[in-house]
Amino acid sequence: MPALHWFRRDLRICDNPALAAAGPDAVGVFIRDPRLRGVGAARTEYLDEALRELGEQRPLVVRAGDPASALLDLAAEYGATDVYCTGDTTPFARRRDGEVADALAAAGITLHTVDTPYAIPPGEVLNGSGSAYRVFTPFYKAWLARGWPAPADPVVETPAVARWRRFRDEALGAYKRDRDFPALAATSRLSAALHFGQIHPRTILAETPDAATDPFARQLAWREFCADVLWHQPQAVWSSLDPRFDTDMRYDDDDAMFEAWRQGRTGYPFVDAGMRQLAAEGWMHNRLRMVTASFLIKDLHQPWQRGAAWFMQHLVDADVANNQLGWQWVAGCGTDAAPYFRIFNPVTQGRRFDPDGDYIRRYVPELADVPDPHEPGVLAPDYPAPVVDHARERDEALARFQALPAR
DNA sequence: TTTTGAGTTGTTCGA
DNA sequence: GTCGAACAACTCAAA
Repeated sequence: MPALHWFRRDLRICDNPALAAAGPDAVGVFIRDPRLRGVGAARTEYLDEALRELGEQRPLVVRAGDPASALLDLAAEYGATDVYCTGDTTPFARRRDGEVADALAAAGITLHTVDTPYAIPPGEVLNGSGSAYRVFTPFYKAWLARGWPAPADPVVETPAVARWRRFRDEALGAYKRDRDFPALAATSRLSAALHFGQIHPRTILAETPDAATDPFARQLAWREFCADVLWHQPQAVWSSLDPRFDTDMRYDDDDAMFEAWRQGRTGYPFVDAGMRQLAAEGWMHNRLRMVTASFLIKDLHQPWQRGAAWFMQHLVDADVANNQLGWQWVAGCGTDAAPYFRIFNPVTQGRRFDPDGDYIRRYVPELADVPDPHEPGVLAPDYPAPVVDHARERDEALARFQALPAR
């Protein structure tokens, strides 16, 4: 009798310990879950393509509906008594998998969870007192010291693996220097492939020379840190880790301002370019994720949750751990004691990281012929004037921060 | 228990 | 233009 392998965020056939444990005759299944709301078309389309690719490599049964009922049906069809899957550690997935395991167990079927989408499973890197790290750098050191397993078997060059290897060969050397310049193709663009497990981080780490000091590997450690924080504090999906930000901070909820931000019509060209890249491509350069998030929070004084929800709906790589923790970091309510005065200046950021304005012109065509597209003002007839004055709103953000009660 | 050093990605001001 | 200091006070992690 074959076992089932329930694919979720491990859409690959090599270096997949759960799939291997399911055995050579395992029936691979993917179940579209209609409860998964909040992610948008870009991610769904990416998933469709990933499933198509996977289906070319091995037979794949795709169903839709409640995972527990679908798995019970499939187990009956194939006479399976064991279901294997790679663990997923988000709060939603943990709850779902618990319910599925119970439902299967009631029918005499065992759900086996093997491996995770991380080099080190969330929850396993602990400090000297046996508790979770809340600051990145000590986590990173401990994560490096603990080390990670090598890939379980050789990795076939799927499109995701080929993308990684091309990035490694052609761009990894310049990554540290170029990664913050959004007009350049200097980043790996592997975020969605990592999210869906088309490539596992241990593959990347195994194929990275000097991973312990490599700046790209360090970014992978950030991904692991976010997952670890969320593992220990699942409420961080929608609650500020510093509760004062949900109970005492004064926010604005001006819908027109939020709309200007969403549409990329704030009158701050660097911000608008980022938001329009998101709308056009379902992806935004990380530098712009920080700049646009800072603008919504610190210039428009809106709660981070509102922006995080928008990002989740539009990012092809929408990942609840990376996204929510990243927003909390910008908001200053996250785990690290970020200085409250860290407020991105959208003009300075643009001048520093897009000095020639190429990125701005690519996504804000109204400014294609403007000599200096950085300075907000009346730049073009069909481009909006700045919706706020940054210097003034910076002071306002500082005042609201200082009005918070002491912790 | 107490102490000490450090804390992703920043900005502004003044020398 | 460049550079260093200042920007709260706090929390974390380890000694």
